[in-house]
Amino acid sequence: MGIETVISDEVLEQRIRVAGLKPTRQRLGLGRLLFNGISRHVTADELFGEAVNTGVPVSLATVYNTLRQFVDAGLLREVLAGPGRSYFDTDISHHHHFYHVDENRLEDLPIGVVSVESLPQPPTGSEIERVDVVIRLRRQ
Amino acid sequence: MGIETVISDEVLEQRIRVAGLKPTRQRLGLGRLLFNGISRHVTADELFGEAVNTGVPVSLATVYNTLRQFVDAGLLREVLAGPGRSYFDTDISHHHHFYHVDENRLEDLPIGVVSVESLPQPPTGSEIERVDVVIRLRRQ
DNA sequence: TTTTTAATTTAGAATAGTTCTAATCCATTG
DNA sequence: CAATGGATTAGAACTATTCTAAATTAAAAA
Repeated sequence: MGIETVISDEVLEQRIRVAGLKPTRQRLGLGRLLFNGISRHVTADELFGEAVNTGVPVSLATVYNTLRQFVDAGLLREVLAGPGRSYFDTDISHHHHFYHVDENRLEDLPIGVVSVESLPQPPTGSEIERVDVVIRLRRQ
Repeated sequence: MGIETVISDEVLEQRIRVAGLKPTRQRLGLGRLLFNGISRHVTADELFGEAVNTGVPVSLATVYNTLRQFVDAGLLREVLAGPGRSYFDTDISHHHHFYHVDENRLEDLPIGVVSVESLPQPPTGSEIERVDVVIRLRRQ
C-alpha cells in the first residue's frame, strides 16, 4: 500500500539548505516526520505531538515557525478547511481535497477527478495565487 | 447598480419565525442589517460594529449566536477563506468566490463562471455537504 | 580550533476569533 | 398578568497562532 520512500538524511538536509534555511536539529527532525514518503495532512499541534513522542527536541513555537518557512519555501502547502485550523499538506502537486467535517480530517482527491473549468479573468491588478477546491463531507 | 430590495419588517419577522426562532429585537436588528437586499460578506466583528453604529442593542456573543443560528436555518452561508476568520454570505445560492488575500475580502464569482466537473463519488458512509471553490488573489 | 556572528530556538506572554457560563431579561403562553 | 422557557449578556475561558526578548547554536572568520 503506497510507496514508502524514506527520505535520506542527506537529501533532507539538502532540501532544507536549498530553501535557504540552516539544517538545524529541529528542522531536520520535523522534516523527517513530514517527508517520510507518505503524503500527509497535519496540523501544527499534531506535528508537535509527534515530535514530542519521537524525541525530537522542539517547541511548539518552532513547529509553527518551521511550518511557515517550509510553506514559504514551497516544501509544504497550507490548506484551509475547518475554521480556525490550518492543515499542512506534504503533497505540493496540484490537487484538491475532501474534508470530513465530523472528523476534522482532510483527504486527497486523486488528480483530475475534479477539474475547474474556465477560470475567470482576475480583476485588474490581481493575479491568481491558487484555486482551492474543498468538498465538504458529512456522515450520512 | 444592483436591486436594493429593502426587506419589510413583516417578511423579516416571518423569516425568523419560520427558522424556529423568536423574532427578538436583536435578531430583527441584525436581520435588517444582513438582508437589506444587497448580497453581503461580513465577519462577526464587522456585523457587530455595524450594529453598534446603527444603534442595534446587541452583544458580540449574540452576534455569534445569531450568525450560527441563521446559518443552521439556511438563511446564511458560512465561507472559510482566511485562517481564523469566518465570512457569512447573505447570498445562499450556489456560487463561488474570489478571496483577496491582501485585503481580507471576499468577492462573488458570477454563477457559472467556474464549473466543477465530474464530482467524485464520496467515500461510503459520507455524503457531500457542499463544494467550496475559492480563487485566491494577490496584488500583482 | 577558537572566536565571532547571525540565525535559530525557546518559554511564556500576547493576540484574535470564537465559545462557554451562569445570571438576568423578555417574548410568548396560559 | 403571571409563569415559563428561550434569549441575551458580560466576562471568563478556550483554541490556534504570533510575538518578544533572552539564550542557544550553526556557520563563517580568524
